[in-house]
Amino acid sequence: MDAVNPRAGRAGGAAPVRRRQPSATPASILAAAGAEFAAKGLAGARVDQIARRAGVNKRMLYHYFGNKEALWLAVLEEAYANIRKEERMLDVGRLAPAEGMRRLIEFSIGYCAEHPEFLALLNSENLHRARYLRRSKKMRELHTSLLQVIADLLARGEREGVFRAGVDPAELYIDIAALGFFYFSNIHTLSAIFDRDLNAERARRRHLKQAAEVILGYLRP
Amino acid sequence: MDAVNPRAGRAGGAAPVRRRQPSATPASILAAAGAEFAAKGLAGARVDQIARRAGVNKRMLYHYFGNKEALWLAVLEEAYANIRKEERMLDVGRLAPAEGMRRLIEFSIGYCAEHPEFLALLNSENLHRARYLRRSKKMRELHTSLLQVIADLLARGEREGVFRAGVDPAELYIDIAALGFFYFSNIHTLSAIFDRDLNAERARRRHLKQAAEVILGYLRP
Amino acid sequence: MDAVNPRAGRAGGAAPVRRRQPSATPASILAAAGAEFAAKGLAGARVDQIARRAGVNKRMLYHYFGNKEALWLAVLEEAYANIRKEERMLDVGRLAPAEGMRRLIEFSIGYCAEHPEFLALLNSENLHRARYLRRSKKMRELHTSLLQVIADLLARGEREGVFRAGVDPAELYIDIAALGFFYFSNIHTLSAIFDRDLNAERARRRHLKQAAEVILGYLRP
Amino acid sequence: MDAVNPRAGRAGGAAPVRRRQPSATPASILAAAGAEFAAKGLAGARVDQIARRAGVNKRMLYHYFGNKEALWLAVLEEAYANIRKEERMLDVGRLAPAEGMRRLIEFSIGYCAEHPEFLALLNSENLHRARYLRRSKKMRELHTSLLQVIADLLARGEREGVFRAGVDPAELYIDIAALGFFYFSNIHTLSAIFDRDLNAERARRRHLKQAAEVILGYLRP
DNA sequence: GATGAATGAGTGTTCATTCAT
DNA sequence: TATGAATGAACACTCATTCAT
Repeated sequence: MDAVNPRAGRAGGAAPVRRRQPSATPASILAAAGAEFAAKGLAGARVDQIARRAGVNKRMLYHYFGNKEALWLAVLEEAYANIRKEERMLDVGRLAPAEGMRRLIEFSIGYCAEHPEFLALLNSENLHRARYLRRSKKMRELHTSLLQVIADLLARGEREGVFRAGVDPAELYIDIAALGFFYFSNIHTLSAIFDRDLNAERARRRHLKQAAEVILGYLRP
Repeated sequence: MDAVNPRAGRAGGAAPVRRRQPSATPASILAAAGAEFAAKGLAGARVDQIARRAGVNKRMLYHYFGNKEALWLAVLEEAYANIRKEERMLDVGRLAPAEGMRRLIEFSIGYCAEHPEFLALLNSENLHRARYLRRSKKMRELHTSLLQVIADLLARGEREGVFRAGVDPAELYIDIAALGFFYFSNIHTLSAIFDRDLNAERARRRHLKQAAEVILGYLRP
Repeated sequence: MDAVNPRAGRAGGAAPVRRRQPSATPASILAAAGAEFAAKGLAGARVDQIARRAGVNKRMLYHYFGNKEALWLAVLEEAYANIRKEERMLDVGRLAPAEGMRRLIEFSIGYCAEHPEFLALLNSENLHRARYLRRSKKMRELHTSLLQVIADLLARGEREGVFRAGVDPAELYIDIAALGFFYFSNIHTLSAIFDRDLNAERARRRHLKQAAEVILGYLRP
Repeated sequence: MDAVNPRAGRAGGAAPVRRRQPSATPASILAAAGAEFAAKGLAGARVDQIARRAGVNKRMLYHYFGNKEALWLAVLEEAYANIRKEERMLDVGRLAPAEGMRRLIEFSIGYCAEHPEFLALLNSENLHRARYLRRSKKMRELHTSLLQVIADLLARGEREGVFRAGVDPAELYIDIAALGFFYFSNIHTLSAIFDRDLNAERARRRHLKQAAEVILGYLRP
């Protein structure tokens, strides 16, 4: 995490031997901050509470991350890095186009179901009009590969005659993400207004099935 | 908004010449609060700022709404009432099933495009796990008619052989909403990571077109 | 109550017939204020709450009494007037000295037991160093008769050889009042630190008995 | 005061030269709060004013004591601890019963005369029906020894034939306290209604003399 | 690297009081 | 006589941040 300045410079060097353990401090701060920010948003989260949850002195938080907003960005970057890492591990490039696409859809929806903190963080960042994310340099490069993978899938599918032509990778990704993201991000208000439990296993499974059908149906030539 | 009780009873009477005018105060508080809450969330919004923006004494806010959280709920209820009211005005019941559905999709996406405050409010409320919305009694009734309209469309379409059978109205509504909501709600982060301007007229039009195709394609028998 | 200005002037006159009922408003304000002030003190009492408890518009309170502090004084004056009135009704002048004295003691203690609001008001007024009471003109005259009664009792008792000589009436009154006032005024803290219920019937009776003995024993020649 | 936890643990250690001095902050807050609370009561006292008077940042008050009410209790506990400590120092156990009792009476009255803040605090706490005091654990134990001392005095006096039998220690203590407490606690209203200066040296001396006589006379067999 | 004390600007909320009718 | 709306100053309390060690 390059937000963690003091360690950044040392990263590559051979560490002196007499270092008191690698200090899990920054990592635990990041974890605590992730949970707090996801639960309360940037404005609602309390620096005190993050420090307490991380089990470190509040001062450390400033030492490692500078201030609350920088910590927010660090949390955000880590969250994006995590999902993209898991996504890469799907290795859909080795699968048949239709199967790869289905896998991508299922992963996307599954990730939303299992990582509500990620959704909450993104929503909060959008509330701020991506002010913090835009400062980040690692973001763009993190996502070009994602688009590349989808473009490859589409191209292969088109060549093999299983996918229609003329589909924009980013636009497709957005539609896929939308189906999972919205369902789980808005699950509380939706459950309230429709008076049904969308978190129930049955409801989730039905949604996953329909979403896949919606997208794959659209892709068929 | 019936949250503003004190004046409710008098509304209809033949008032003496403008005696104590109907007081635009609660309405202007609600408008100001809507803007502030949408921009900053519940925790980030400042009561002082809302009062200033509404051009009223801060005390009035408590006089009419009780406290910040009750004001939040009032804003939320009004936001929902607004979209449902416009939705009802579509009168899709009088249109052919496919046309009605298309109109519903276009409205849904258009509303998200034109009412980013609504999206922001819902996201914030979901951050709070719908804590406030769940207290509201008017919510459920507000949405049963919506489901009824969709169910009617689906039934008619099925009877006429233009829609597939077995589609759940709520689940379909969620998918429709998802496509518009996610695109515009996450437009800032998406634009950042994909490095393109999703707010551009061309991008928006393309999204609308694809979304309609995605849903209508799925509905075809 | 001369704090109630609008009616003061009219008091003696033949009231016009067409007066809409005598309006219990000031009296009910006074009663409500008495209860609130006794329970919370001057600073702790809320004008809103007094008005609500009295069942009148808050504005009326200002109409009749001017402001919170004037209302406080009115309550205080009424409270003093009440105890002195009951005291006069004892008519100890007609009793034998020892009996009259015993009756005075028992009344004093009994009144404290039955009127905790009175004790609370006096304590609060002392917190303010009698700032409000000192403004009152009716106070002095209200109490000279009390001292006169005690002086008479003492003089008669001394003449009859049942009381010692040289006792100051005011000082004696203070000692009598002290025994009842302190016990009931401090009953909560005393019960807490001594871990016993001083409000129990047995405890109260024992205190009354001992207090009478203490004073009457002292008065014996 | 153990309400001030954070520093408690370090107290005994051999501190490096004046490293972060023992911080007079909590003590000065307590002193300032004592004065403010005594003068205005719990509701009337202002946190801002306490902080200003203590010469510390208002935030420190919350750092050390939590909130206004907890500070109130801390003040109360300290006040009680002070009087009990001085009382213990009288060491009446070593004196002859009559002399010990006289000393106790004189101390009790003298303390009331010299510590009007103590009286004011107790009155305010009684206004709250001892709500805060009852939470305190140190209170009971603080007062059992007091009762023990009085019981010893009474027993010795009875054995030596100078005190009557059957006197309850707590009840006697209450009567003793009453005479001093009431006189000085109500000195402002009493001076007002009787139109004489009870604070004058002569009046005070007379009261002390009479009070001692009242109690000691009662105790005589 | 690590700590607890300290800060000033602000946070939502409440107050006694007055205005317009 | 009576009312509900309106006010501004203050209220207890909290915030992210920095200081001294």
